[in-house]
Amino acid sequence: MANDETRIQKNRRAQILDAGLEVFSADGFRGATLDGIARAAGLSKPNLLYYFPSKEAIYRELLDTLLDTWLDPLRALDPDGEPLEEMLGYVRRKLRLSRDYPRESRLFAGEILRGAPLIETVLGEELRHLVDAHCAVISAWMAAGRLAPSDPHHLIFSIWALTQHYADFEVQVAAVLGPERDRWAEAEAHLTAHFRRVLAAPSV
Amino acid sequence: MANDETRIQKNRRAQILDAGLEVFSADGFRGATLDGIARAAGLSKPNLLYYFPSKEAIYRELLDTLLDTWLDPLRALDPDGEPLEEMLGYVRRKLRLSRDYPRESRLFAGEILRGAPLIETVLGEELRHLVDAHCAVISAWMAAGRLAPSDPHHLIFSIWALTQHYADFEVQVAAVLGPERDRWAEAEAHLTAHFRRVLAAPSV
DNA sequence: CGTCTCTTTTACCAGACGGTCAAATATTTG
DNA sequence: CAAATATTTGACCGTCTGGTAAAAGAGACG
Repeated sequence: MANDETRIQKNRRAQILDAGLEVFSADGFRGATLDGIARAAGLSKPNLLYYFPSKEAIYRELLDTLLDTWLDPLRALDPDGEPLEEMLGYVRRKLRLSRDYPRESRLFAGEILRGAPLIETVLGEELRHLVDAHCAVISAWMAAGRLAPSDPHHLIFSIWALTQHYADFEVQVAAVLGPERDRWAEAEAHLTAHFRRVLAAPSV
Repeated sequence: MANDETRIQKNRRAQILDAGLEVFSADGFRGATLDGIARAAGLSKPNLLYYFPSKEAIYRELLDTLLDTWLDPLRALDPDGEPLEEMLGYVRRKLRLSRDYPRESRLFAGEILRGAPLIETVLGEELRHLVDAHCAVISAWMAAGRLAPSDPHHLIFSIWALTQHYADFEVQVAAVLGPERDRWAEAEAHLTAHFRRVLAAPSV
């Protein structure tokens, strides 16, 4: 029932969300304009507002769906796996997320930079609980001597910071490395070796 | 001659730059308004424009002075010092810069996030040469077996990413850690241990 | 005191921006 | 086909914003 219409609407909405992601990630919420998003989506501004009630509504929907996919790599941590490989796998998945979805990464970074006015509660509730849960797993691994001991929270921060850096600060990385080098391949090799050294249990 | 007037002007200009830093770092260039900066500076908007020709002029001056102080810790690397302590000292200086000047850190991060439209050339020239020079020093240390071998460029990226993360993503760090924990003290301890493990040469 | 310069304010402008409205045009449905 | 509905558009509005013009203070100096 009314499925054809729904499909048309879904297409348009997806089209608008993609345009919004493009513009919001490049210019930030305040820097982005409805005209710019409409142009990127190939629609007129009033037409765009026929599908979304406001500029903020587009932004909010982008943020909401983003948060889910953004935390997937962390959720994929397997408490029953081999600790070192699990952690290195997490690093690799997170880095590839930055490589394949740099717009999402920058959108998120911009929101946090501005003080996360729209997702403060999400950070303090959902994110915090999720991180705490996985920190418990990591702590257990460390206590069992299967990972080098350190503060699990700050360990996770270091993974976030290092992987997102390559997306969020891409122009800086590119400027310093020059155009010839393969940033992402080098990053994956470097981060793998880096975290292997940080995480590997001292003995055995 | 005319030094009194100059002193008054310098005070006003400093006042405006501080207000600009406050507002620009919180809202980004496009999000900041002249009225907001004027209010933060305790001046009227036309009075503000008596000292600076435009909004962009304030932003540019902030960026220029920022870049200098931001690279000071790197310049302080001593090629004749003890490698591990030199690198750990760099990490500590950089982290304290993030702690003591979070507004500057966020201003810079925002500019890079938006593609660094105003400082692209600086990144590709000055910054790149400075980094290359210090990478040569680090490479020499590694070749001499005094530091664990890795890619010096990515090693520097990792220091930047980890230290700036605590300033640029402060709301996220605070939300995850909760209000009681001393973020900065923990960060310094964690990063010191972290990089000691990454950098320490394997044998003796 | 009067003049000259430096500083500050009041009033204002032109353009951009988020959003609305009513009419026009497709599209579906009976 | 016609009626009903969904979609698109052009014209428009109030507000915000960067910036300007001109005149009113405020000291400095003779």
